[in-house]
Amino acid sequence: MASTVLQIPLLESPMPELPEVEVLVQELAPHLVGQRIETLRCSGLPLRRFNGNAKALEPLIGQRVRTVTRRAKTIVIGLDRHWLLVHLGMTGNLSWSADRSEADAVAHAFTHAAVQKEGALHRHWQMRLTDGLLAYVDPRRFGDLCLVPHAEGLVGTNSNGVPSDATLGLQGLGPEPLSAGFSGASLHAASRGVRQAIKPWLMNGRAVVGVGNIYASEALFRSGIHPALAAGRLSRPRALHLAETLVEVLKEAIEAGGSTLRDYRHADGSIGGYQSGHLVYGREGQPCPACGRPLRRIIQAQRSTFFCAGCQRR
DNA sequence: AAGTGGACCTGCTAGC
DNA sequence: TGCTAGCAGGTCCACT
Repeated sequence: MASTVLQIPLLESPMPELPEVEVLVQELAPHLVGQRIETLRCSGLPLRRFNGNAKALEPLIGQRVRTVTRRAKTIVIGLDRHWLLVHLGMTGNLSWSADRSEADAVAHAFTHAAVQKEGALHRHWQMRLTDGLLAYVDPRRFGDLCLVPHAEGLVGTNSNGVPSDATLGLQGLGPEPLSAGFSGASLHAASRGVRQAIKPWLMNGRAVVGVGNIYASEALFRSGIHPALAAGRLSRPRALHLAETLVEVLKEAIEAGGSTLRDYRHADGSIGGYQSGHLVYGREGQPCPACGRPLRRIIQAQRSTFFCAGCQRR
């Protein structure tokens, strides 16, 4: 029997930043919506806040999946009576196996000894749905899982089926970069009075969500903005340019992430993705693609930043 | 209040 | 060959 297996290729893939999460949601949604959770298992190892105890997830049994969406990098699975929030952290990965016999075999192999034997180490929870198995694998356990009950009498979603941030306990997040709520004007307004360097500021999620270490470096390079520029000194024209560039970089990555998943589904072993499209990230010492000067790496807020001292100005 | 830096975690790699 | 140290990074939280 042919099986359908969806997942972001583990470890070889780019970090699960917003584009990877977006692609995963798009791919998972049609498979999960309408299915009922039948059983679930946990490894017993804690994630960031989830204690690893399957008991905490037992209320989910019997509930049907209504929606699969995301807010920033958090995957939001809408069920009959709960929201299930899944964060992939750095190395998290959600996979869907639609082959029932394969799903049963994997479920059987979930005990720790068997997991090691089957090479499926780091599988922290899994749910058997009507027609397959949803599994979460995360070697570094930076990811998380959270169950939020629907508020009394409130299924609470907007027209896209996305609940409010307050409903999900995700207050304080900025606008989605690919939404109408984000623009050069909003970015410029948010940056007023900020003394923090623009690169870590972009990553803090208040002016815009979903910009991780990789895309922050890439967008600043393409915008010609020095990563150490104080955010509050960003001129309005440069803010407009940066916002456009951020959207461009993320859209390109979503497109590339999609092709990565399709490659993976064909199981041909090829892993492309946006990684090959990085102009500066991970390229310390290599020539700048624009001017040829060696690219530099500095540490900002304990994170590597890659940039060109010739092309990027304060 | 804003900003900084430590902690979490483990696979991988460079260096000895 | 085998060991150790350092690095990677999203998010939370304590501290300055």
